Amino acid sequence: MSRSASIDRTFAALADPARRRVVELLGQRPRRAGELADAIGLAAPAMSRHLRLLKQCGLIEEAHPEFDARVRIYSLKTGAMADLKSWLSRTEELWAAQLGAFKAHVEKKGK
Amino acid sequence: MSRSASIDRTFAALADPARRRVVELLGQRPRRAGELADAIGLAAPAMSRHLRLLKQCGLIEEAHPEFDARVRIYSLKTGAMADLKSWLSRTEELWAAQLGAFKAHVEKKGK
DNA sequence: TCGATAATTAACAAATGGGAGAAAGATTGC
DNA sequence: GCAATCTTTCTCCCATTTGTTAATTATCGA
Repeated sequence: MSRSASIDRTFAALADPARRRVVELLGQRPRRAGELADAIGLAAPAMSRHLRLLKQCGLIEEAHPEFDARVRIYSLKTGAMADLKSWLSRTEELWAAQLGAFKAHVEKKGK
Repeated sequence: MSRSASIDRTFAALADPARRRVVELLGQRPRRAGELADAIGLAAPAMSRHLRLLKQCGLIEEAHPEFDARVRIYSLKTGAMADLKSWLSRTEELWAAQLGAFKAHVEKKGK
């Protein structure tokens, strides 16, 4: 059972360009760790740490393919960005509502 | 005219809990710098830097009130999170589409 | 003009994060 | 068994970030 990662960690994960690129690449299709390292131009150890971080915050998941147990296949986790989108939308909507109220207030005062 | 800040900087800005809290507070109403510092429990200089960062990436804007030119009033910038939401949605939707394609592929093969 | 107030910038220490290479773990194929 | 392959963990280094205090700038009010 995957604990829903803190929104903190998820934002931090996506704050790094290399990790966002990984997410974009995994959006196209699942890929092996080495493939991602090559694509982004990072050494394997660096990529490994990025992948661990992305996994920890629930953005991606790891699978061992049956044909070769050495490789790890990473894929995007569906719905992993729901929390972020929800936070962004809530904040933005609240502000829009307040803006409306503020404008009404100003107009009332201005009369 | 405000240059659209890189999505990089915006994600990084929201990766910090204190800055996200600022954004939440500003979602309720515009506030003074000192008010934000008190609310979050940070010294003024620290808050000042957070606000500069948020301003640089286009999430908030600064205003000098006419009644006292010493204070700075910060408020949320409407539509500032559109880029982020768009990136999240695009990535997620692309992945959903690929998932569908993959499932179809597997079923075809499995026949 | 002078002291108080609001906020920012400067300077510095501590913590964090990201990269590389070396080494280790696990697995494959001969 | 053994070399080759795929990936991760360990260790070290450098750059950035974050918070604090002290100093600075600007403005208000008496």
